[in-house]
Amino acid sequence: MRPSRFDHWPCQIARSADLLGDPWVPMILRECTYGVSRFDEFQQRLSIGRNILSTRLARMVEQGLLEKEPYQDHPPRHRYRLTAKGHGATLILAAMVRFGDDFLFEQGRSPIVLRDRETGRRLRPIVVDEATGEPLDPANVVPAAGPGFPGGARLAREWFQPTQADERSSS
Amino acid sequence: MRPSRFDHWPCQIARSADLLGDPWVPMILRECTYGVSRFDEFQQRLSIGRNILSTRLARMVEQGLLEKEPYQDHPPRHRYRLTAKGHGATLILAAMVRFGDDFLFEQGRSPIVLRDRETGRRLRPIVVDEATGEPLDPANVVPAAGPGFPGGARLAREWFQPTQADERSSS
DNA sequence: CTAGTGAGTTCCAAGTTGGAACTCAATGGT
DNA sequence: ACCATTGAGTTCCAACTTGGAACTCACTAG
Repeated sequence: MRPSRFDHWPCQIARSADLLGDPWVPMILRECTYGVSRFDEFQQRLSIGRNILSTRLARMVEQGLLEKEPYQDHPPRHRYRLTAKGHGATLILAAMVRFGDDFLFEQGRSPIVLRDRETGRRLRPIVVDEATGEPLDPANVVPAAGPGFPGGARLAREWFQPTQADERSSS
Repeated sequence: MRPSRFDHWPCQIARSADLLGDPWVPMILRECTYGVSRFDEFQQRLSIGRNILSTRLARMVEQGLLEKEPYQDHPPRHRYRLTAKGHGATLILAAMVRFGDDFLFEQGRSPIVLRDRETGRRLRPIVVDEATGEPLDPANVVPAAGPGFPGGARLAREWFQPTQADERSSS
């Protein structure tokens, strides 16, 4: 059957995963941050099949991550550029870079670093709590029902307290 | 043909995308943070096919995101739990939550919020630069060759300066 | 002796992937 | 005028993946 879609699940993670849940999409976004914008350039740099690239770009445009902008008429040509939403998604890529630094490559052997485009200063992404500036401690962060959670409080309680309350039952 | 693998590309984004580049994987990680750990519980909460779940869990164990731990012998039973690496990956989920807040749901209508497990305080994830604490401005962040970039400086320069230097050519 | 639970495996039709070849339109030599 | 090239795709097809349903196996509870 067709792969499941997640774009209507009431969950930011599900919907983001629906957008980025194909490895080519982060790759294309990465290329965009370098300034790549033309079909053949994507195709050659990523060694992606032209048909695959074609469907991916179309989907990303439809989803609002990229926009397709003509830059010349007579041989009709266009470029693909990041939208604000697409730029927003690159922060997820930044989190991936950090994850890679921490868990996928040896200390100091990362192939890529992030830099400030203007000053060239190295940037080390880290996910913190906006209010306190404290780094999030993954083991201590739990999703909970938010204002847009469908179905009311009882459902929320059921959903977020799986049958096994075997670990922490207080409160 | 089989989907391309990215787990040997010299790039943190590519390798992370290889791990998370299937929407089920973020979903399973999300469930783990709620405390879900048993096969059937994943299966029912996500409505994922048992065969798919089976292969995903096995792959995630192999990749070191989860560990499979027996918790009883006689009917042999086990649970799946996040490893340190798995917990690290949840920071990417936190970035997805933020992206969803900013671009996928109306202000104040997000289905999910993150909370401190102990205090219950709401946490708003944001990606900042570790050194300055300044939020990353996506439009101003560019990937560049890092210490582990293969192939030396000339290759790096070629790679990170696509043919079109049409936008910013200084420095 | 029957029903139920946990944890999978097997089966299969329908859908997706990716490499190669093909199209089309316009421009650049020669 | 003719041929090659570039940009941007489409078309084709065999191999592989997905997911729903049914099946297995090992115990436990009634």
